[in-house]
Amino acid sequence: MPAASTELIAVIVAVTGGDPRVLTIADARALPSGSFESGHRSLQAGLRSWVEQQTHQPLGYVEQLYTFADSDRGAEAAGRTISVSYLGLTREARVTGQAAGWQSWYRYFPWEDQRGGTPAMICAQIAPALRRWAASPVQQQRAVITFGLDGRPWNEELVLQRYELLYEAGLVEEWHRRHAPGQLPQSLPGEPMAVDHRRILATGIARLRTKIKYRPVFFELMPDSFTLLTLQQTVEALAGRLLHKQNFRRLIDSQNLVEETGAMATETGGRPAKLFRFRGDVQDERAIAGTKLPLLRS
Amino acid sequence: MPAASTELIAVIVAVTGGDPRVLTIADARALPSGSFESGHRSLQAGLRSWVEQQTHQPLGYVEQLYTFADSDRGAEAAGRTISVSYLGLTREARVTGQAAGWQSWYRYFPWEDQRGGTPAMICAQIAPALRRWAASPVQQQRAVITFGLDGRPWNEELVLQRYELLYEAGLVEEWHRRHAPGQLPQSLPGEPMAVDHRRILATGIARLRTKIKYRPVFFELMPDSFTLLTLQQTVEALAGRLLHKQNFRRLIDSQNLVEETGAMATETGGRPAKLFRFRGDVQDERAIAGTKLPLLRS
DNA sequence: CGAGTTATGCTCATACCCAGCATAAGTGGG
DNA sequence: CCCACTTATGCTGGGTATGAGCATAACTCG
Repeated sequence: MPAASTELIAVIVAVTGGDPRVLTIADARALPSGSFESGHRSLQAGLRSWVEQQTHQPLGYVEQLYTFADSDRGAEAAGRTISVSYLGLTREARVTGQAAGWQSWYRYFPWEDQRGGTPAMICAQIAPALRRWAASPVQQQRAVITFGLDGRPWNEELVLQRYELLYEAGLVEEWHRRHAPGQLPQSLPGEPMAVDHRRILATGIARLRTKIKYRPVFFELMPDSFTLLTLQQTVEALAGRLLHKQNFRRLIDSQNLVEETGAMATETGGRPAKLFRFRGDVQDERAIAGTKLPLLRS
Repeated sequence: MPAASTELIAVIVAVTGGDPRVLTIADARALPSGSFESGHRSLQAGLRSWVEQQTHQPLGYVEQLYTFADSDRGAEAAGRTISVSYLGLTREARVTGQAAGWQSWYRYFPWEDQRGGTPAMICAQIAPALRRWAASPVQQQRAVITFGLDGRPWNEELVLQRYELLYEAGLVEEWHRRHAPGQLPQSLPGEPMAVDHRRILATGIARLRTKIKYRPVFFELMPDSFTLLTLQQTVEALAGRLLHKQNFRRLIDSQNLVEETGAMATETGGRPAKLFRFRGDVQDERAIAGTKLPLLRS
């Protein structure tokens, strides 16, 4: 029975000032992580303990993301490493220790921020490089669909697919580290991270962008009271695209998720906005939602 | 750096004759499983190898389900076990070895089959027991919502929540094994499984019931050609509830997933039905779907 | 006071989903 | 051959959700 060490890796997300942030260590080069030890009551408890030890950031909601053990991860000499990754949501606090800090996640994935329209780098840099790389029509098609080229719609959920495509095409530094060490092209898109942390971050972003559509996860990201515009901007930061204001409001209040606090926000720059808070009692009822099959009554 | 052994556990699903089946070993008491070994190229490869070795059932689509390491799992003396579970879909083949076989999953979760209306056992057995157990209004509420009592709608996705509620209420044998060994009430609902395999199965069913609503997973479960009724019955088997026939058909062909083979099925008992096959070329296009945010054009 | 900014209410067309009606095309029994 | 029964398939009519915009209200700043 060969034993393997188990590693815990955290993608901790906050939204501050309209920017989606991820908690990092090692001068923005790595995600908080540590090994699963016998003192840990559970995987999740071990993860919380490592994050708090490395960054002193308190955690709220945490869910499991994915477990990796592929042999393309670091040294495989003395037993392999299993990596269990988690996604967590919080509000940003001051962090300390181990060169810890909060980074905009678009630093690692600049092409994912489509709030100001399609980033220039996609047309100028990524699309041409992908077309040069794509040998078969199938690969062409894959590039066109995942990046929404040729006028196709942008699908913000395909974060991981886009990263993997860039990886296979040799357009991220992580690929060169493994397959062509030494020679590194200048100006590859997005900052790299240690080992496969950037891939794990992509997995986390994708999960969050999917989840936000059917479950009100922004709960954990918002302060106690907020305006609807702030809430909208938080969602926009995560989704990487802009939303229709009036329809967003209708959506929110049709869900009955929030209630007015009675107070108003005055520093809006325009008409003062009502302040809202989340209704505490909605947790369970949420569970009832969700269906897309043509069900039958009886 | 404490090492732990890693275990792979498989929830392999097929649908045969309108029955959702799960692949088991040990005379229907356990799921196929084995330890992750250095010879395995990846977690998934290890899993496939164990399943084929233990049951000789060929596998198709496989995806990761969840990773467990909670200390409520078996012996925690000499190093802990990490369990990585997978969900797989196939067509049922003849299996052999290790007391392997296919079981209807409703054998383990009889309350989950609502195709013939709410099973009598819910009103007769489960609901009263839960009401007796529920101490606080919160617990009452939880029981009422997860089991759709008091006329509330049944949500077929809450498979895991229902199992966990029954567990906490001491209404499944697995709870008694851990917390009150020796004395076992008669007639607890559903057959038990080894260790926490029934919980893992619940996780798999829940995942499948969720997934079937936004991705055409039944691909792997169907023979090469089939009638629309057979397809509908397959979905009904998984969802545990009946669907509106005409609307189901409209849904299917609006998705452009299938095409007519030209042939007809004659043994329907009524008017002969057209036979269909899945269109092979639809894979990528699927990716574009899925959104529920009020997006903006520009 | 006017320009600029944000908040908020409402409308309208469209797409999609629920539920059922109606008809077609087989089977088996008298 | 006719009838009762079963399954297949087409279509309609009402509801609800969604996309896109118009219009107005209530502030700040110069």
